[in-house]
Amino acid sequence: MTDAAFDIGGDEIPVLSTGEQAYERIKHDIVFGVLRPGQRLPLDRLKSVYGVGISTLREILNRLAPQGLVVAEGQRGFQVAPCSATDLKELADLRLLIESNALAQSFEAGDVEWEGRVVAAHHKLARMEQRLLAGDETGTQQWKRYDFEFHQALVSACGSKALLDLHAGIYDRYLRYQMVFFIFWGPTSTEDHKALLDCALRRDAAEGQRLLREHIHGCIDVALERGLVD
Amino acid sequence: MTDAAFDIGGDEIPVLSTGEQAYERIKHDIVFGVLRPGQRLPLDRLKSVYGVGISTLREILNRLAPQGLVVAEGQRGFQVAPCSATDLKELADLRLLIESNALAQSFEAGDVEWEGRVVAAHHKLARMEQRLLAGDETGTQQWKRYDFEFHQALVSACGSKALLDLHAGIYDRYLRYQMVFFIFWGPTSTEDHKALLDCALRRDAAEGQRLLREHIHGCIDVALERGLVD
DNA sequence: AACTGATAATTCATCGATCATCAGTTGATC
DNA sequence: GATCAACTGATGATCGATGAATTATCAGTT
Repeated sequence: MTDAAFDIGGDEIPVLSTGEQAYERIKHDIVFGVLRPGQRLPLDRLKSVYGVGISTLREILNRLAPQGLVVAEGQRGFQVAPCSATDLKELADLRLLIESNALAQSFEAGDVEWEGRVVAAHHKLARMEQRLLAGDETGTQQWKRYDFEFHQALVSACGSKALLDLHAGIYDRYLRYQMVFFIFWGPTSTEDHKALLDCALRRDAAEGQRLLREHIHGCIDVALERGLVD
Repeated sequence: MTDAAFDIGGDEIPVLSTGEQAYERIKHDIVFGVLRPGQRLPLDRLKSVYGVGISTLREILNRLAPQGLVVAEGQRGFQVAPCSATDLKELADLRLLIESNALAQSFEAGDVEWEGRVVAAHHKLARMEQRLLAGDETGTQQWKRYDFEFHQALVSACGSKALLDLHAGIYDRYLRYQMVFFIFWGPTSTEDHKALLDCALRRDAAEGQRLLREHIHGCIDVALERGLVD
């Protein structure tokens, strides 16, 4: 069942195993709200939906559990991690703490190569935001991907793999709230990103951290104004 | 095979499933160096050692992988996460960032109940350190457990479950370095803990953070002076 | 002697089967 | 009519079997 490896120009395209593919799909479906928060995850159901065996499924869910996207309650199976306003606030604070710290270190240590990554990521993000503001709603997921890539590029020169991994994990959980509750508040975000880019090139860490705080707080304020379950 | 639930005095003792027990044992063996860093983990071997089936084992290893205690490389099975000086430094910085932040919040929000937890945890830790300084080497693992409980008590009033979970996970990885490389530098640690306790009761967050930085830096400096592989 | 190709042995990834556990339902008794 | 108990259907936890991938071995050739 495993895909064959294509060998193009001597460079191997990484083969995704059956389990790996299903892992990505399930994670995606949780983050983007296809599998709703709190929803139970009966193994038989998932088995037919994602086309993998029971054991492989359990492996996947066990991998997602420590990441906080799935909860495993004792002997009663798995369910999608529930959402709550307090959890969102905690995640926002956590993201701010991690990303803010990484930002400062990255601004300190970033080289020209890093600047290139940041500029490129911002360009792609800005283009996508143009399209969205123009009414093209088709690429919301892609937009969020670019948003992540931009923020990741900003911190990518922090020098600590552990810190980056942590950031990516928290961002995923945070992203889920944005997707599940359709948090998108338009032009403000675009301006924030542009300002962050300028800060990065000026290596102005203090202002960058301030912007990030605004960026994140603005986002969850919008979210909390609308009714979130708690 | 599952243990029966004992019902003593109307309070249920939580039942550990087969997999849960094995999970704790394997995690313990990794953190405390029984399974050495970089060591491969052949499933058949582990199967006989820990007395669980292949699938259950894979579930366990898949749970440990996102926590950074095990690495899963493609189609080549699992191995204990390797150790390196850079990884230790990253972990130390990370622990400092997380714990320092949680400390300040905890000092801010802690009530009398919290003070009680801190005092109790420190008492147990101090007692154990007395025994260790007196030459009783039998309780090193217990000492580390109390060390964790003390630090956890300090931050336990921070108000963010997500932050506490993160702290616990990072502490585990950090603890592994202490255990694998026998990092114990005696009386300094004891004094640090006493000073931290005083800070907590005085709610002096700034001094507490300073002490914590010293505490952690002192610890890894000792570690790096001795030869760690990199 | 060293390199290459084929073959054997080891280890892994995935699967469905089996047993234990839980929740909902029915029926009997007070 | 209410309450508790046994029954039953469904779901989860654990296991070993099976085919696939990787690594090691070895013979044949240059």
